Amino acid sequence: MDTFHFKSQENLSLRQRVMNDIRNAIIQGHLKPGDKLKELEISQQMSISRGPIREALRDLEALGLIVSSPYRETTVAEVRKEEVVDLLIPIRLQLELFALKYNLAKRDEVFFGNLSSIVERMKVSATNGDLFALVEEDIQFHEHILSLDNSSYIMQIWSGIVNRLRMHFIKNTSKFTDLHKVVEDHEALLNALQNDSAEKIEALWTRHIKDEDCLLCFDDESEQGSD
Amino acid sequence: MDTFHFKSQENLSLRQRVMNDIRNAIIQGHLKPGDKLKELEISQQMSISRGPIREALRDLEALGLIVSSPYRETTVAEVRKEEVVDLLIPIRLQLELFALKYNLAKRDEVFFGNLSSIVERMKVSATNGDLFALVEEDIQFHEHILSLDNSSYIMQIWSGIVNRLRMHFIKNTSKFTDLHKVVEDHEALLNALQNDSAEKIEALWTRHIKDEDCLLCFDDESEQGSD
DNA sequence: TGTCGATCGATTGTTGACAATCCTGAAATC
DNA sequence: GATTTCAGGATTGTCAACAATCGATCGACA
Repeated sequence: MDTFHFKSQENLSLRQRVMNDIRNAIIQGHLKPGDKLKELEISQQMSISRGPIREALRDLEALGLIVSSPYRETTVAEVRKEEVVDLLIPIRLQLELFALKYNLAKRDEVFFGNLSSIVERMKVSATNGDLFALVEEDIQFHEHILSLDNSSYIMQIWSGIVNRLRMHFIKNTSKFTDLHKVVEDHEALLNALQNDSAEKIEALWTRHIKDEDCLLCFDDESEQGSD
Repeated sequence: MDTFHFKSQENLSLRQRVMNDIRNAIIQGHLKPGDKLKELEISQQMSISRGPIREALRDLEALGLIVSSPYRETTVAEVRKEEVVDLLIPIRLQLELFALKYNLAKRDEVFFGNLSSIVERMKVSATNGDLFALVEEDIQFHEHILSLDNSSYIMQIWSGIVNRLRMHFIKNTSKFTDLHKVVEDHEALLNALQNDSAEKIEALWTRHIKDEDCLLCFDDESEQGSD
């Protein structure tokens, strides 16, 4: 069993720590779209100077989690549903298909073992009804696919997308109910990876991502912003 | 070491100016993949402090133009050809199809007029054999499509992609010869936008982007890295 | 002579102060 | 009473100094 513990922020740079903290606050819903982020306030809250905070804000801006303009306040970004459905998800699909296509040889036993243990944890989370944990494990599953390809640039694009997906998800948690289907889907993916042809995998993957992400993209009942 | 001097960006913040300067140096080939970027050196060269430079470097890192690790030197990023062909270009296609799909109503006369004038300039550049200008106009054409959708996030993804495409292009300029075909292609695109159905436009667009970007992605003769 | 470890210079990370800009709101004018 | 102007505070942008870390060089020791 392997555990991904990403704690020990002690040895990270301040910039990284600030960045993670704010990022978490956003994707966990403590900071909502439109909320203001003031450098001085954050710096006092964390007892550090404004320098690292400014750099962390640049990072977050690059991730698409916040927006800022010169000499004006910086705020948490909005996420549009159409953007998620018709842009982020197709791009996400491209990323994963790319990683699958070019790293066939790297799918070894260790790799499958890791995926398998992630799925096991998903089962536990689903049984416990722990939606948040399940989502994180879902993300880990797909991130593990991407990590096959040793490209920091791919992980960079992925970060931006997945964070925005999380932001969108935060708004729709209540309707996300069929937890066990998520687990079954990923079991099927894992099984296909081990047994099926590239074409079948690609087809299954495509269907899964459109399907799965639809779970995160319910029609939020009345949110019909006409523009 | 060659020195570059840039035009007046007087009203931009220093961070923006540094960012633009370095970005241009990279996509124009003055800085090549692997070259080191030292904060102190840049700050002395530009007669400013290291603060804005550090923030600009964060921006450039987010764009995928440079890479850095803590306390280590930061260098100009590498671009892999497979990444360009099988990832960046499909994503680019998704971006444009998205913008086209959701902004049908915004394609007014002004919009077509702008596209048309871009194409006119392309003709001039093609006739002059000015490859660099042609590429920039090509980019403007497609950027104009994306700007239909009023999303800063889309432009953000686009920036990262287009800069990396430019980096890749820099390596292959010599073989890029059929300038007038580029112009004709864009004329066809413009014509289709004005006259054809959404389906036909989508099909043409898809073909064009795969086609056009192939121009930028020649098999660089012997660069067969076996991995 | 080859390997290990300490020291030093180079580079990045962090800080607190100062400068530039924006926003608010009250006073002045019509 | 409504609009404009201009202070004052709040916030972001920039700077120069200091601290932490890395890499290379040089010397000690087997």
